[in-house]
Amino acid sequence: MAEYKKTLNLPKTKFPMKANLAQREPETLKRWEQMDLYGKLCAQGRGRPKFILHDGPPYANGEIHIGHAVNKILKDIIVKSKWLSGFDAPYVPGWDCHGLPIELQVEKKVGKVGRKVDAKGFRDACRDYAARQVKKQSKDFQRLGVLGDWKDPYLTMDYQFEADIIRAFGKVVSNGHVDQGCKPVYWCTDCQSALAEAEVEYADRTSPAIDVRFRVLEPEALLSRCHHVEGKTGSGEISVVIWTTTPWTLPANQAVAVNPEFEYALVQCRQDGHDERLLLASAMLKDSMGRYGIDDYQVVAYCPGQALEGMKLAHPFYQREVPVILGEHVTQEAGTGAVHTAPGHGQEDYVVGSRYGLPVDNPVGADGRFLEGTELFAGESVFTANDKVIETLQARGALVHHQAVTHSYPHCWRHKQTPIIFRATPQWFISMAKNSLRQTAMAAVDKVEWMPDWGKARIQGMVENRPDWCVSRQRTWGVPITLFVHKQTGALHPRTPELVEQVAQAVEKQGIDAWFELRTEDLLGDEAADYDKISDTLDVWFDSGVTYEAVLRRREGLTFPADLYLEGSDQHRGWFQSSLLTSCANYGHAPYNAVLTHGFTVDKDGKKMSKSEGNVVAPQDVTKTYGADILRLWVAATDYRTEMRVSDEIIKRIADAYRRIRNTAKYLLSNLSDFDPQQHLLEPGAMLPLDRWAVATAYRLQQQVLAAYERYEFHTLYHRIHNFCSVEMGGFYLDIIKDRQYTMPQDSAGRRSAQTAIYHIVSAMACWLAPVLSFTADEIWRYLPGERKESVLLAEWYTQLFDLDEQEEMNFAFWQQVIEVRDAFLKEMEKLRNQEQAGSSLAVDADLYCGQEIYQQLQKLGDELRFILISASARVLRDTDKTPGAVHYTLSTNDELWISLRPSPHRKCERCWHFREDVGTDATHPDLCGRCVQNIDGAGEARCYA
RNA sequence: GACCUAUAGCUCAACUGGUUAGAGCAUUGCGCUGAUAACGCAAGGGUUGCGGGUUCGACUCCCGCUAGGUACACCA
Repeated sequence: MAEYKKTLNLPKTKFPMKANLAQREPETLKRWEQMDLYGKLCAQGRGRPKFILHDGPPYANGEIHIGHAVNKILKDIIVKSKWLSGFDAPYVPGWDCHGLPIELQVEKKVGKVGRKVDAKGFRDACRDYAARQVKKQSKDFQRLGVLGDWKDPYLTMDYQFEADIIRAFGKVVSNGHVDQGCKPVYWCTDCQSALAEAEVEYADRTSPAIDVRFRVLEPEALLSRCHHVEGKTGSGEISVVIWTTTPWTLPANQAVAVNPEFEYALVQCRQDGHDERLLLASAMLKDSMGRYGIDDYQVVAYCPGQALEGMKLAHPFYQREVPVILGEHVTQEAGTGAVHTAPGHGQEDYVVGSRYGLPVDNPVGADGRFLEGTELFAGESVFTANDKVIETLQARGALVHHQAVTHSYPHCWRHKQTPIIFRATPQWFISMAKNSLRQTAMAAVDKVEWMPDWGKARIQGMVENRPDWCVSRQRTWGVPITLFVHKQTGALHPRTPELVEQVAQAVEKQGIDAWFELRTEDLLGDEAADYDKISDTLDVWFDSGVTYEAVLRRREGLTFPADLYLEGSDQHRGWFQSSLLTSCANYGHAPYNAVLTHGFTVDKDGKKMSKSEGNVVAPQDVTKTYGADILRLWVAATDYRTEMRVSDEIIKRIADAYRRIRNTAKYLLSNLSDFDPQQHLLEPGAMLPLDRWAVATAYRLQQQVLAAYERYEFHTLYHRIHNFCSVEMGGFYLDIIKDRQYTMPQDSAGRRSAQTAIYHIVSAMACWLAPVLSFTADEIWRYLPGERKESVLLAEWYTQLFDLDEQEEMNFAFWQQVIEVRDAFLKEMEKLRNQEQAGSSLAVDADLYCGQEIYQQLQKLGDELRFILISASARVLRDTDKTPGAVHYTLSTNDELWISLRPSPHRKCERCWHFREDVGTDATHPDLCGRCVQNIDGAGEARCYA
């Protein structure tokens, strides 16, 4: 009996069930590299419509983490799907190479500039360090299967790139957007440099909160402006009380601000036997007195804030008069309603101070210590100075109250622990107001497509409110601000655009050292004596903010603006904005047509990943244990618009899903071992209706898959494909066609029909999977019979699928009903199994008693319904003849059906395993059914439908 | 204070508010042994984060709370 097995056409393939991705993927990568896959794609893309996804540069420092992987894989999925959609979609990856983090790393090795190394040597070391980081990260990105121009990525430290940054900045200057000013900027005392908004992080910090007296110098003048309570004036000194959490800024105090709209109260206090009068906002009175622990007080007069303007006060510890000024920024949320104002140490103070022409005094040095000559505090660090200021106030009788307060305070994002101070220094700014940059940017934002749409509101809010962009840094490893300013007037050199271009050309040849080594007279000749050469570097956010300039506008085959920028949602304040501002300044529009953002990666409980929590999932680990395709599938399966959860379990589930998809592909391929599309492919019209249904189902799925790629909704596409493998294929179609595949003559129409369907389906499927499971899809592709391109990534979506017409007798609705009938049959089967009356359904006879409509439908299949049920027999009968034991089912179409099953009384055919009455009727094959006899010795059976 | 998120153990559905909230995976039981470190069938599993409200009707709209995430802020 075993001999009949040889007469079957069993599945056969070398396509391995076990993926072994960790080993196989690197081999595939090697092959792609050898065949120059990316080069071939570009060559073949010539003349096609463009799709340009511009890569945001990761910082060239450290190992890539899961967030990097998510970002690059999402980009890769999009780019590949665009190639498959017939676009020319070149992808140029890049790195951000200048800046402080690299300096810090290099300092650890070679020390600070000026000690063991000079600036030039230090920059060389930085360049070297960055190059090594890029190399390492590049390798890791490529290992993930990300396809792009890895041979020629963009680096912001390339000479050409550095020159383009200089040119771009020169253009921003020429367009009149740049200001030099002495404004308070975020300052890190560890970096000893100004910071950008993007370099500031907020964290809780405990600070001393103090209330301080500012003595009123002309009490009579004040009293004359007040409304007195019952003619009282009280007695004792009069002081305005301010509240502050930064005592160290008091040396720079230039004024006290009050809100013109508030009412202020003059309060008579008696403490320790002496009288005094305090002036503070009426609304803050109760809280403040409570804080001071003063119960014995009485309001003697009221005064509108407006009337206090110009009053003279004594600085609490310096011999200095400071005025009362008015400011809308004074609130009643905390404090006393009177605000100590130090224009050198705060943005608001600076703004209101400049209205009154107050000096912008900054007694604090770059290292955070008070400058030589600062009375009382010279040499003291501002943070330790707090105590000293408080002591001084105490000694002078100016301290009303002192307590500790915990509040959110800005810190340096590199140094984490280092609190930032506001410090007025001469800096360069891209002004938001000049030449209406803010309005231009707002208008540009409006024209861009933001996905998800709340991204628009977010960036609008930021652009609307952001201060001028401080672009100068006092660092070594950065692109220089290549300007000359007049020593007396501070004006830019009149030939600035020309000079910038000359410098850019030099930098193009020698890198940024060209500027640092340049002597002023080299460029300015006789004028040199009148000009200062700026030694500041540019904020690295400016570097990355002009990547479109050095990449999109510089390289052939790319377009500006880009079709898409895609980064994490944190880049609304970072790259999206820096790119927007420079582009608006120089071109008047955004550098991108659409912006897509993804969320952050969190652990299984939605918590942030951190080393201390031990919940970090490293992409390298996943790749090593499961393979890059598993990581890629996880990215695709997860809705990236919000937080993306990863954990071992989640990855394991994804690996399970992967195996299902892979095994489906394997099974499809295994049924094509003897199929040559050139010879055996059938026309749609020649195929069996069930096979046409299968192709049409794939056709409809493909429409959904393509739509999902189009909308960047990869998780829906993943679910659909996986469902297709499990439900339509595994649970229905593939199970049914086994009989035909195995038992019919090899070259019979029935068998070739199913193979045609399988061929179409697996060909299409390889394409669906290619952007996500690039390695696996490529592998499937190589096992497909017939002529084809070298890699699935060079292909376009499969075009040979077709739909099923509504007019067909066996249309989708028909097959839907058949599936429901089959589901009902399977439920009855299960009962039989539970009663131990049956195992295989091939040993069961089925009687289906049908209502009128469904009877006619099922009749269409004739005897072939049994192949769909995979039963020994299937009789379609009238419900009027139903037996008492038949079980009732109602279909979704409201058709009614009664099913009765019983074990077949007949023998099992040794070949096809069906239990048939005609087993043994042929003397030469006593163990076979009539059908099998025909299939072996005769012309073969005829199949019409399934 | 602002914005986003919260649906079975996991990943996702549920159109503009409309029957009993759906899939797949996982789990459990069963079958098959011609996809076998596979395949098929079936079953259990949800107070849609919590509490209010609007409505004939709420996963869906409104308010509050909780948890988590993110970006920001002139808290002096």
